Amino acid sequence: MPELPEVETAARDLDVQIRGCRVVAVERLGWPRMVETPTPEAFVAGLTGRIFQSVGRRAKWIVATLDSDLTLAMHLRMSGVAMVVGPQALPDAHTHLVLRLDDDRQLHFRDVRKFGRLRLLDAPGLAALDASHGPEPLAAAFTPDALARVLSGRATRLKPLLLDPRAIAGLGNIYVDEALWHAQLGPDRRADGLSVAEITTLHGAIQSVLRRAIDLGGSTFRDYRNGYGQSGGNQVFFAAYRRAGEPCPRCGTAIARRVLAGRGTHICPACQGG
DNA sequence: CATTACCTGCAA
DNA sequence: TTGCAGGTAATG
Repeated sequence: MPELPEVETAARDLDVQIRGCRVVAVERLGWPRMVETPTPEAFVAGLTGRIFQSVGRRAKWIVATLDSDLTLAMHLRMSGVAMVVGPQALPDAHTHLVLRLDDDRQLHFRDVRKFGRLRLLDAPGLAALDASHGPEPLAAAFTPDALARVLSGRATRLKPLLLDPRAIAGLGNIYVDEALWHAQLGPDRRADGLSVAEITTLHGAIQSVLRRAIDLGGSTFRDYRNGYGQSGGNQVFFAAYRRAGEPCPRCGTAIARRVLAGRGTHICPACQGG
């Protein structure tokens, strides 16, 4: 699914629905390899009986704070969906985690591709998760100067760096392509080769693209669903992403697609050359 | 740096 | 049947 706007939307939806609820049972852990830490057995035992205090987001992780100083961290990777469903809802074959809540509703984690990941963390584990990621692009501290620090001294190309969660949190293939289109920057520019003006423009493009997507509940072209199981609405605003062959909204030239950093990459060859 | 691995399903 | 998909860590 999901990049920052989708994970943010899902986390907000879950917060509204499960804050204060107790996990009375882990009714299914159908793909134990999803659990990165601790062992699957300890994960189930540790989660049972816990109460959700709040749900938030760090990078592309849904971070659910529990009592007893524990945190349930869920990463949706490519196709994961975390949602709350009613008491009678039946998990399908792709639903790998089912938590029964004390009001009889259920938290389902469904993931067709099984790339999703789960962690049950103590305080040091949560700190390590935080420390392993770059700055949050919508945080107050993320100024153009902060972006300059991300880019400085990096000989790598722009797109691979922006996709690297250790460099900057929350961006993925959609929003990197969109931000670069808005900023009129080519994805293979050297990261440390941008002018101050270009950095400022890129900073604004990253923030505006993410903010609009959050306002519209994320982007859905296939799998993504929010915490209620509903699609997002931002995909109609894609300028470049998955629009190969369509006219660039800025200059009318056909959007081109090529592979960069192992990912489909969409650019306007005319007005995004820089 | 690019490529591969992890998985499944869908469209070309 | 092939290629591709919203991620990330681990390889050459």
